[in-house]
Amino acid sequence: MPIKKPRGVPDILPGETDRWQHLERVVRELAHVYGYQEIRTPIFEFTELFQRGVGEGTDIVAKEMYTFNDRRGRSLSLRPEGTAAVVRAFIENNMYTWPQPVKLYYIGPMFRYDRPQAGRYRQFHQFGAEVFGSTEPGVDAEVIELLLRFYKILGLKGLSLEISSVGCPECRKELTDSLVSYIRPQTAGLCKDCRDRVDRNPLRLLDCKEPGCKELLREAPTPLDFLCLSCSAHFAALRQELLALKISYNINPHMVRGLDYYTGTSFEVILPGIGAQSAIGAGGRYDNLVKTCGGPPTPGVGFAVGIERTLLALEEQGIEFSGDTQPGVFVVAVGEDAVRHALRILQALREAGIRADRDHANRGLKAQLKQAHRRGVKWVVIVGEEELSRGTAALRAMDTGEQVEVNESELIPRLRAWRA
RNA sequence: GUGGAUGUAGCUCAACCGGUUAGAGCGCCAGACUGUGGAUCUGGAGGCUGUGGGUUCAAAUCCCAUCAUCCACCCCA
Repeated sequence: MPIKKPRGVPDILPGETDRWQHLERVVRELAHVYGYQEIRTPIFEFTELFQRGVGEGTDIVAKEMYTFNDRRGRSLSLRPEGTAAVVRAFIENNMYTWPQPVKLYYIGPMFRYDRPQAGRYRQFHQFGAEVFGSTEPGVDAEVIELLLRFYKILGLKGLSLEISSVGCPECRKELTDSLVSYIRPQTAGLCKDCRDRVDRNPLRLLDCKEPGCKELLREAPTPLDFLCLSCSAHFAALRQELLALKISYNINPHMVRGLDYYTGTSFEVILPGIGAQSAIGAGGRYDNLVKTCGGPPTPGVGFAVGIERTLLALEEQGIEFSGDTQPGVFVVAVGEDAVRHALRILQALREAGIRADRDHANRGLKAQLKQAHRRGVKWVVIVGEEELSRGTAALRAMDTGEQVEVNESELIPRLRAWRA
């Protein structure tokens, strides 16, 4: 029995990887344009980091982590998200002594033990950006602008930006009480999940999809109703900044974040049409996280983009990338001497940076040409006994079938000229 | 973790009510065409019907379990 891959961890095959590489190029180029530097953190950390950072009570930590002990019995976990690790690295490498703010981005795999479905996998990839050391609403706006610019460059259409503020811990205390006492008399009308939520996680009531619950909660108190003076001023300033940047948005008071570390600004980019999962990017402010993780009090704001979801959306919208990683030239040779000689030609082409390959199966001329055709190459260099004796090679254009005999010394210049 | 659908050749799918040797198209390899790809024709390889049990004279077909995939819930990117 051949060994199969574990559940929910797709192979990304040649052809698809072209799309990935394109997206990764966009990410890097864009991040650098906005002044962000790449950070690479390990894909596993001490479990405690996520327990403290993401929050012990969150579903992600409580039931979705890949956790294991190492040989000395220390508990490690595959990272379920990116921010906690970046925060850890920020503290551990004394980045609070760097010129502030520190602007970082990352791209890489994350792991969550979830049931897979459309747009959700056990190993998935995120691109994220984080800014440390500034509470300026302008920074929140910049991060949002970067996020939206990313989708725009890729050519995605029909997305909407939803923003809100979940407030600081002080704002939230009153909110929870108020929400619970608002809904308590009406619990009978809620769906069974929501009846659970009332005690377990009341904020979740706000974003239930059930029409009945939505109706009951329409007038319910939201985080926005309980913002303290400074949170409220910050949110107002953010809206001003977005206005100045001509970024349109919806205020969604019912937006709830699943990670404990969020404070104040929170936002989501929504795109229908990729299955039940419609959030393709989300983020917010986390002004207490650095301190929670043992660093000096340092504000932060950032986002994460789901790469698979973004690729899914691109596919859904019929947006293709031209992946050009295939050889453009195929070297064909018949006869023992010619084959030996052709190997040197192939080597020279490759040294010149021309993507070139050859038949590796000892096929006849005809079959080699067939291979070349199937591989989709543009040019075939043919060397047989005749060409060998004349010091030439036949150069054949596969699209038109035109073929010319050229001196070997001309081969590389001509291929270069044609390629351009 | 919960619920639903589905697993037959590399891919897309057939195979009646359980009944002989599980078929087709595409793809792959080769030949027709011993120095020329795509078109056409011909041939070939390729299957323990996801896996393990059970029922039956007989299982791709019915039952159970398990694994995987897809979809949805929970949750999230």
